[in-house]
Amino acid sequence: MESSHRNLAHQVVHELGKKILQGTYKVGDSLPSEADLCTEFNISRTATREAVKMLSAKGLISSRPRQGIKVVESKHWNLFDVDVLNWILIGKPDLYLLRHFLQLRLAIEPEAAFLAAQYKQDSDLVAIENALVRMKDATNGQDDTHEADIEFHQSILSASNNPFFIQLTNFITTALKVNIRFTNRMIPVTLAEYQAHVDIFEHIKNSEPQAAFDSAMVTQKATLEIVNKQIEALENKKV
Amino acid sequence: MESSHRNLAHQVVHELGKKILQGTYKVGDSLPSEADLCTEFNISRTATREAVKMLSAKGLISSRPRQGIKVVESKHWNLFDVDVLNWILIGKPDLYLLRHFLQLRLAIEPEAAFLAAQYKQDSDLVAIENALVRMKDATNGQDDTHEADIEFHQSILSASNNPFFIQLTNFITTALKVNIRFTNRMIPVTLAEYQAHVDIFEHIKNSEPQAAFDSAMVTQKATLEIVNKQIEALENKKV
DNA sequence: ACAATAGTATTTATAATACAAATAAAGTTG
DNA sequence: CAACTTTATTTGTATTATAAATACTATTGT
Repeated sequence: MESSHRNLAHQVVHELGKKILQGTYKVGDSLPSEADLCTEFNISRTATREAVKMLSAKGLISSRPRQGIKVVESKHWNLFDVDVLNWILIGKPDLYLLRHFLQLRLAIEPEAAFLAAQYKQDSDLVAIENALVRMKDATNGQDDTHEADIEFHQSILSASNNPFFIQLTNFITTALKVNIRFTNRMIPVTLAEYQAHVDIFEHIKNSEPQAAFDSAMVTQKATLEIVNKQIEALENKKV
Repeated sequence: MESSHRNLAHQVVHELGKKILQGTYKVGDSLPSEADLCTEFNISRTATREAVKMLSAKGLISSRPRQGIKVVESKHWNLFDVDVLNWILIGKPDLYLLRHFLQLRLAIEPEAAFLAAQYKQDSDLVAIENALVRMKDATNGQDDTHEADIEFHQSILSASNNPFFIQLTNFITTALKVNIRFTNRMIPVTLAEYQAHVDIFEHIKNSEPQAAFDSAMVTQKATLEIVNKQIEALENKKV
């Protein structure tokens, strides 16, 4: 039990959550009973039960007398929960998962840009511009590429001033991390990519919702197309 | 403590969750300490702590020694959690919340239709068509309007075959319920509305992603426009 | 006066134990 | 063999005790 978590219950949540998302415990599987978890982790029932309750609150497991603790259908999992997203990241994401992430990003981010152009505050513009500066620095190797990129996307969601879009920050962040893992480029962002981001910012700043939407859309579509082609190639090779 | 919940801890979760989403406990506020919650609900510390853990797993509260139990910033709330969405519904949703729901629906549903047209299975088409039949019956008053409508939207998300879109079923369902509450029409769906849904289905069935997207988009845009106008009118009246 | 330090009190964290309630599975009966 | 009863297992709840974390208070030295 490694990890830097606040307390025992949280550590157990983390361990079990990881195993569920990795597929060590599959949908329908039973987890060890409370008693067994106690001995496995060498903790009291109090801590064990609190962990079980937290995981059930995240929609991963059910826990009922005599039936035990079971992994529930994945449609019940709170996939937009920060922890769950991190556990997804710990498991080995494949190309199909990357595509699923990109498909939802394609839905979310252009519309977020649209809303940002409509409802942004001055402070939102400052935040987006800060991220852009960091990205420009990154092209010169003076800042971290990925962090700046993530910050840019986050600041646009924030500028939508819609709580639901803002809550999706976790999702988008994880999606970007998965993306990074696959492209695996340690190189700085290209100027072309930087310019695409600047375009989106300008449209938001100038209150041009549709233009902001379109700019965000083309970038996303292009990325998704690449992955679709990769999957196609992979499937042809297999057959 | 009314409600038909499984056990004490869940009842407390429900009571406190409602109060947080209603604003009885506001962001930054302290909830009663564990000891006080025990006496307030007349239950043991075990049950109380389990409830607190569940709420913190849903991102609503933090609980730390000496600092007590506090409502955290709303950006940490898991707004896509089934329970949280239901608590939103219990509180009195206003026009602004309705708009927020519609804005995200506008992002999600057209893209879901797009994906459904690409990735649907035969069983998905059956499910969508079933919902359509129920809607047609509803126009004749032979079935429940709203249930059929909800089922239609759910079946399209399901047909996207993307787990993230599928997990958003809870969100869309709640959004539809909020919408129903505001339009408050107990009348059957109109034929025009029914036809719009049929169009989407046909495009999905014929594997026409862009057409499915566009059909879904126009409907959503129209609904959002109406609400935007309502809010505008409301704000002009106030000033 | 005040900054650094040490002490205190409050609140959550964990453990251990006991019993209650739910329920799946086995056994019994008509 | 179907309906019912019993039993065993597992989670649910309560209680008590102690540990750990930390906000607050008091002290101390300059």
